[in-house]
Amino acid sequence: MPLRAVKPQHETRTRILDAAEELFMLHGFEGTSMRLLTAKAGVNLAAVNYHFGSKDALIEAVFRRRLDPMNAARIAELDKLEADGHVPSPEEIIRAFITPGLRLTEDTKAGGRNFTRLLGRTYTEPNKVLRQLIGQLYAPAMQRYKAALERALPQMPRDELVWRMHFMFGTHAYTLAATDTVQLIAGCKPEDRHDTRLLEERLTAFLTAGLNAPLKTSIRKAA
Amino acid sequence: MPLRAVKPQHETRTRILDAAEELFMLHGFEGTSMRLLTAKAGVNLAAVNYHFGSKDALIEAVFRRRLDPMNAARIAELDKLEADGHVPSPEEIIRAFITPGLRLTEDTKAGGRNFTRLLGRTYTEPNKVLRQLIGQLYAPAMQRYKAALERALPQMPRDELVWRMHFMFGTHAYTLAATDTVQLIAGCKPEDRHDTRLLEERLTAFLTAGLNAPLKTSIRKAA
DNA sequence: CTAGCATTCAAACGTTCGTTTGACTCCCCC
DNA sequence: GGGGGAGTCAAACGAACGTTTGAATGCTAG
Repeated sequence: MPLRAVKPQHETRTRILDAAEELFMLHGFEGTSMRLLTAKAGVNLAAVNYHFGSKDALIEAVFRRRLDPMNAARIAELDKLEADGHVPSPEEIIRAFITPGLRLTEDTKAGGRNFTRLLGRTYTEPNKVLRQLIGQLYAPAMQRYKAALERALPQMPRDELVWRMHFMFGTHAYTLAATDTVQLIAGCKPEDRHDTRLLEERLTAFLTAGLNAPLKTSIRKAA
Repeated sequence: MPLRAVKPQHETRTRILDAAEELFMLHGFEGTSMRLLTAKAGVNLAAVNYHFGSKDALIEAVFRRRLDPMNAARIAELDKLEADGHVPSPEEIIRAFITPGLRLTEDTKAGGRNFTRLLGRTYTEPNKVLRQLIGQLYAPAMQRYKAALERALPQMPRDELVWRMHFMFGTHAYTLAATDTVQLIAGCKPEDRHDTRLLEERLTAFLTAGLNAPLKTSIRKAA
């Protein structure tokens, strides 16, 4: 029987994943030791290798747990927007993309906040296998959104669109990862740091304007 | 006499800093061992502790070497723009800010490219002492640019400006760090990846449009 | 009740980590 | 031309790393 009926099914796994999420975010992968991790999770040192096989496999599990549903939500949002042959606007598309990520930011209790910061930090990590995994988990959603934007902005050159998506992706990633940097700019801590709704409005306005930036004729192959 | 006349003054230091730049970028701080680092630099294992005192002090030296001149260049650019009481436009200010960073990107030979990627990765690193150092090194330039933008956009609310600067900073950082992510979006590698001039135009257009995004009345304290 | 399986546990494995040591080399200056 | 400081070197330090082991535990099915 593959199913365990009543008991705390895989509670140890969950506690390991939660602790890993937070500690990887705080100290990186190499900077997080199995001893610290298992201590934080309140499980035995050997539990990670028993349940996941190795530290590397644990890292992959951490990302799959959150990224699979998140990108599925993104695709579902786009499906909804494109129902009945409707062609969604750039702003609608942008909002559909950033919402699932921002939603995780609100989830301070179940550790979603930890994951978004971990994710933002991972985008800039050149570790080969990790990049490959991230790319693989993102590819389907990314293709769908690229196609949607191409349909919404038929007059924009393809390579320009690719770069603007890159910028948007970066802004979004950075926003998830490092909300604290506002302090550096502001010189003090802003009061509305965790007002997700307001942040979504600000970010959508910024990204929509950037995506729709005028196409200067100077943007050509000629340097 | 404090000066050493002719010989390869502090060549060992330089080789350590160059190797550290590349390896920290590739594997992070905790992921880079002193043995690998000194081997790559072609120096003795004890050299780092002799010349810098510790691994942590080496990290700080790596950032100071590049960041001090870079932010000095940013301030100098702004000085030039504001000469004779001229009030620079948002686009001029943005260009002045991003140019020094992008210029380093071109410098593949002397390792500047390595540093920009390292820098982008560090922005999202929550390591306490490192964030403090970065903040301290950036603070003067950041205040100047904030003041310049406030003068250029007097009608924009302060907190909205802070967030838009945050977004701009993030886009810039991400662009420096992870130019390879375009491949994920494009599905193939774009040909003009290292055309810095073109990248500057694209980035400036995107950021200027984002900064000047219309101020919706819905952006208020009310959630 | 008991055989069998999944899980937990303390202890130890060999390896690698950042740092320190003390002898050695080189070159400048008196 | 010999004393001295700066720099390099091989070797070793204790600590911490990821992983493995084999016995102990608790639960379920027969």
